[in-house]
Amino acid sequence: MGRCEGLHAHAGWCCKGSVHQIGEGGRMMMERYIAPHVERALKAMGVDEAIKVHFEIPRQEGHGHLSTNIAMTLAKALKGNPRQIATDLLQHLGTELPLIEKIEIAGPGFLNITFSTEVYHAMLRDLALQGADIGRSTVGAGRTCNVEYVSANPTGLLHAGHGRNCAVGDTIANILQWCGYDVTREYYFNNAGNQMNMLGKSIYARYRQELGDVEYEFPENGYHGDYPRIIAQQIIAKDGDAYREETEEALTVCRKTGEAWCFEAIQRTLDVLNIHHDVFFNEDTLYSDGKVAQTIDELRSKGLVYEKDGATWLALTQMGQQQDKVIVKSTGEATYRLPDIAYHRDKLQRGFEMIVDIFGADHIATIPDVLAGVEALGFDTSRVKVIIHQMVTFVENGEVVKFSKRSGKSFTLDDLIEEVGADVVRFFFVMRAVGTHLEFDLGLAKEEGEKNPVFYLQYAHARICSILRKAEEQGIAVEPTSDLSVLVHPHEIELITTLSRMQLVMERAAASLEPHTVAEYLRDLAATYHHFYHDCRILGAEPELQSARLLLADVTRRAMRNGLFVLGVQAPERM
RNA sequence: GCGCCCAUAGCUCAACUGGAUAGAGCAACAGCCUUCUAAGCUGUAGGUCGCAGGUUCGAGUCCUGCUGGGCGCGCCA
Repeated sequence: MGRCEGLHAHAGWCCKGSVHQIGEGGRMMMERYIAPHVERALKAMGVDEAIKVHFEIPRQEGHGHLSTNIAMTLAKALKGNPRQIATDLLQHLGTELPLIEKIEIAGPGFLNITFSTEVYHAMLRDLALQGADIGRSTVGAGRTCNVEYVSANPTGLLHAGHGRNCAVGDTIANILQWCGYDVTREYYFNNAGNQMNMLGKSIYARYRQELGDVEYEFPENGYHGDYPRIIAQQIIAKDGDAYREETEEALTVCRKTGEAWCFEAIQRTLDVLNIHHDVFFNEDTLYSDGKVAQTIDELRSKGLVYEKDGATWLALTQMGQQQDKVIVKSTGEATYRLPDIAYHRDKLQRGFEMIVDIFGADHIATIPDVLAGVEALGFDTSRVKVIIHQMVTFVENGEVVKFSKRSGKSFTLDDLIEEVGADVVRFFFVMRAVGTHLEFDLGLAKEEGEKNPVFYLQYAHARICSILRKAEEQGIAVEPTSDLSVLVHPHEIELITTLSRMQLVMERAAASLEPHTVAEYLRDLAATYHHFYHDCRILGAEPELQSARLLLADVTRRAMRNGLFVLGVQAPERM
């Protein structure tokens, strides 16, 4: 994250007093402006040049636009009290700094920097000139990244709880792409192994039952719900009673047909959520391409594999794990661990600089094993970022809604989308930090009104669009060259400040892989716009003011649209 | 028993990764539409940041130990 690097790279840069030369929005711009001065002053005081100056935006109003704690961090080295150091620093800084209104010492020794309002006009100009790219970043340019998410087995429909994985994964992919990364969206398709066989058996049982064998036993751990029967009916429609005899072929047909059916159903659901993967990686190709065999051979050659009780074990205890685990059952089938290691080995071999895995908390135990496995194979696992989101609780009218799979009445993601809409689904699942348990309030989600946070954002966007339509009707155009010096109202300044933060918010979200920060930011942006809207009339104001405010509103519209785009939520022009 | 996650206003959650007086939204109360969308805005009230220590100029944030909740700990995935 280039905050300090960037600052140092420009340490020798000399300010000529015109902010237009900086050409970069927001905090970075203010920081780049002031940092060289602070460093020069520190140098004059004899402070080690390697020291990094940290700036931050004070959360308290009245503490200036930018503040630094440098005096406090230097207190120890200089053996002085922070306020005295701050005073010295201030003297070395001098009073001849253009664009700066004042610098104050506050609290234990903060330096609070207040810029003159023309800085804001320059920032808004920059943002306006960015056009459709407002909030975009290039920090990830030239870097490849693979984001794996959803990855639900094709043994049924996505259930409502899958929604969090879908929304978190896709939003993280969007954020990274927004910041310039070359992103591959991947779905690991678990179409080998036991679960698929069980699906085949479940469908076959329904097939036989549909053909009149009412006594035919449904497998004990079979998949309930309507769909195995529906798939069975499709097989009957196509091939009639051709599989009345229970053969390998019959089960294979059921399994294959079921897989295809589930795959289609899952894709339809994802499509509604505006989620489109680039790669569907089939687990069975790991076997057919010999990658599973290669993986186990490599592990074996490193002495990490042994046989016991007729099974093949991975010596995880030699890799710092708590216990060894079976990777090939005595039946000859692999456990999920082996193909998982082979899959990650494959992703690493494909050369991605960063690999992001999105998992639910229920898979937490598998991760250390897989990472230990690929690390033993000689890969750098620091390239793998594992995002573990906590579970979701659905709540309605203050009561937890319980869904039981056994009852067959499961709550599918399709059901959820139908009830509250795709936009709300996407937003609700990313609006909380991934590490916290998410309470999904169905009542609030269904509410198409003021309480619903999604509408709050969309409403701000629609409101701006409405003004722009009216302006257009009146022949008033948005002019990127409008004189912005007329913007002095606190809410105008506040809005510009918030807008200029957007790029940094996106970069931080990309660095921390925390999508909720984008949702938080947009709520803040919407609120700031509503404040501005309420107090600063646009149409009908003095011509210069009208023009400047119209531009400000238009920049806000684009920022909001971009932000909603990153969240995968629609930005309606009318509501 | 072991591992990981969580605990902040009545409820759901933030807190710029160690900073200043911990912030929003719901819910409660009181206001604002003859003017660009009231799906909005303004104000009031609401806190021992689970508990106890520790680290330092400074801790909701870091370390340790508790307590309470979640998810795991399979020759299922």
